[in-house]
Amino acid sequence: MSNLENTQAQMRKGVLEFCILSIISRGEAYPSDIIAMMKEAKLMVVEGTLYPLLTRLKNQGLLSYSWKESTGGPPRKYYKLTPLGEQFLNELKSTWSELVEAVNQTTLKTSNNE
Amino acid sequence: MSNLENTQAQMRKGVLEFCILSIISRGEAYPSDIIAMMKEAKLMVVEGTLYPLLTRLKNQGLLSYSWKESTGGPPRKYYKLTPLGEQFLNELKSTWSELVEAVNQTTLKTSNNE
DNA sequence: TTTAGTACTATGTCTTGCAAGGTACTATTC
DNA sequence: GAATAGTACCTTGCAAGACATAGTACTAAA
Repeated sequence: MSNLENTQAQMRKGVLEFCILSIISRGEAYPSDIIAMMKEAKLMVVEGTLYPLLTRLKNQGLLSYSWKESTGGPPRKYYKLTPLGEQFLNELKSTWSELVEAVNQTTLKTSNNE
Repeated sequence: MSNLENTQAQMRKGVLEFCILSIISRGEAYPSDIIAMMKEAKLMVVEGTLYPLLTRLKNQGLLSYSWKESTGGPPRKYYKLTPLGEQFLNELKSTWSELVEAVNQTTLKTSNNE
């Protein structure tokens, strides 16, 4: 993996959890849904990343799930946010705004140090 | 460390390299300069993170440095971007714009999946 | 009863942020 | 000129997490 791809991947990682929580907040979703929506937003995520992440969020009490039958194939785990998860997501929204602000400050600011 | 703090830290990590390169692109800087400017932008970074990071970027050919005397205290390593580093930074700027776009797509989009 | 498709799970590796501890240089104070 | 304080740079070890890979289980069709 090149330096560039690596650094780009780092950036994506940082917002992964936030984006996944955001997607689930739009309505119950199961992993394949989430992968598809993330892909649509140009934020690739793979099974090996997503499943452990969902389990972690569930263990933190931010998500809950319920099994639902599917038409053909095994049943699916549909995830939704808990009240705690909603609150958590709101805080992340603020954090994201502040981060964008902070990054802009480092990138846009003209030189004033000499 | 709480879940929230942890996730917030994750977000910051993702843009660390980008911000540090941006700061250096504004003019030569040595580590304590960088720490101060990052702090000003609300992006805390500590020595144990910064030194290895700068060394890594230097080894990738994105940064170069020159020693300069200081008035009192040991000499300082002033870093600046190489031509390759400039190019790299430009690519990261695009990546950042696309990421902001992508995150907005997951957070702002209204539910359309039911 | 195979084969294919879908869905969930587990394991190992690699990168990287960060805490903690260390070295070296300069200036000041006694 | 020895001791102390301040500044700057460097290294080591640990922990978290993304991701590749491989595996299990359920359903439906051939």
